[in-house]
Amino acid sequence: MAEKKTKEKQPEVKKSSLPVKSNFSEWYNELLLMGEIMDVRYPVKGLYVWFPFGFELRKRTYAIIRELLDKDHKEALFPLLIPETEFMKEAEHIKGFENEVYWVTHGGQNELDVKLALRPTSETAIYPMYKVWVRSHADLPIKIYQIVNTFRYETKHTRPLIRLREITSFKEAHTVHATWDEAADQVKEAVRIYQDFYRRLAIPTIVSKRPDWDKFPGADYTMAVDTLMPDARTLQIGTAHHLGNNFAKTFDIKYEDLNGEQQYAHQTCYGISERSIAALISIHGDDRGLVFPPEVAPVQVVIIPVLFGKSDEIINACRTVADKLREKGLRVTFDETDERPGAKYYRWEMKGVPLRLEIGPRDLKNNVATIVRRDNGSKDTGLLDHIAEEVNKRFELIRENLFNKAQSQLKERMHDCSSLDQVKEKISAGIARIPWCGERECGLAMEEAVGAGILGIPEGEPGKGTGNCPICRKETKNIAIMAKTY
RNA sequence: GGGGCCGUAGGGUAGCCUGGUCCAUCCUUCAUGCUUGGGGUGCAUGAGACCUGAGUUCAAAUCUCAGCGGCCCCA
Repeated sequence: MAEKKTKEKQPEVKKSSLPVKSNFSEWYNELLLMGEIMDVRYPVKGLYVWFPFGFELRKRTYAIIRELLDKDHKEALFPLLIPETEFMKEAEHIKGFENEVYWVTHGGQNELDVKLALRPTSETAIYPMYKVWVRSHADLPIKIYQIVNTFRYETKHTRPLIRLREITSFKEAHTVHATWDEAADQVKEAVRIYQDFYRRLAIPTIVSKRPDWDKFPGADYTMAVDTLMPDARTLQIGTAHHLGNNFAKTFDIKYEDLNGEQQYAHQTCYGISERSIAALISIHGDDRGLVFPPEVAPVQVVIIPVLFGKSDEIINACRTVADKLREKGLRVTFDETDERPGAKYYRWEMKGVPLRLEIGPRDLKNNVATIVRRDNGSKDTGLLDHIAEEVNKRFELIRENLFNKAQSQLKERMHDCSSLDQVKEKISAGIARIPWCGERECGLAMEEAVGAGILGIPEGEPGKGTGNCPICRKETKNIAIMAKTY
């Protein structure tokens, strides 16, 4: 007895340990591997491998983007390689990217006459074609998107899904319109689509207009969608740019208007990348591993049999339930492996499966399954006769709970500040709100003083208030948000 | 842009300071068999590693340099 007690005092040894989420950086890296999202061991800096499980998550997530865009966009595909002659046309654009472009300089042993850039983004691949395609006002608007890989020679710290040398999943849309105002409406529409998208992923966002010095190279202005990561840094997870007629002028994209006059077109572009998945994983995940909203979960329901001795009855009941759920279009795994139930619980919790059904002798006697929610751990039972309804009902609750939890966490970590010292203090805990007159000089001085970026003046409530600009002391109704950024 | 730390089986580690004891420790994982089964079952047997290159040395996981890769902090 005494012996046993000393044994129990030993600290519980975790089998395979995921670092706690409060240690975000390690947690994130380890989770990508243990959750089989990405293999970070590829031997080139900044390049990573999608595991099949992660790739399925990507597929389900991007299916939502496609669904939202396909309502009035067309999907197309442009080449990866861009000739230097096209790439170099737009001066500001080049300046923004020249230090991070990969160049193809050789074909076999021969040096190329015209070097080819691996697209860092596709404006200069697409717009030479738009010049050819756009002739008349009747051709407009054009709304095209593609989902492709892009390359950027990042020299700073690369991170899987967040800062990559090969962005594998860049969804970029490029639209052409007759007027500046129409293009501005399209930017609004793009932001609306992105908010719908992130709402479906249960990710709360903040939309703001980027300060002038932080806009897309070559754009009139940039709208950005940000979210807040667990380590109190913000992640830019979507942007929409109003390109005015800047690119139209350099690429000579013109249309003939109703009066027979040649006019430069107005353009927008907007993008989302696998950062959306970084946000999904980081915001919902917990100390036990991944947590997914049912809509994108690669496995939505796992069924675990609890066996004692002869077990045919239970196995058959599990199979019946699995079939029933699959008939309703649900993604179900029946875990028949020869492990103990407990081991299976841990495994599938790591993989983020929204619902676990346990079926054992006790359940079968009552004609129920024990149902456990991944998002909050709650455990109850549901009648086997109505199992699909029981599952769907809980999916709805999970969806809501994930969003509400994330939303309130975001709110809690937005701090109202009235001085730069206060901003400095609060910024390690989240996002700081501070009055800003909107002047470039003041903004840059604020960034300098705090050592963090101004994201912009957010749309809606967070951007409203009154106070004095901390630099020029002018009274203003604009509230800017500042944060450490990825 | 600046600084620091690190690289040993699939994952996590001991050994490195003070070179030889190392055909490299322990946990996990994986394979096979039995056992077990409502929160990581137990036993047996087996598999698997010193980042790459150069240098110092009789001798390098261990010391030096370079490359590649990873992590952290500051601007």
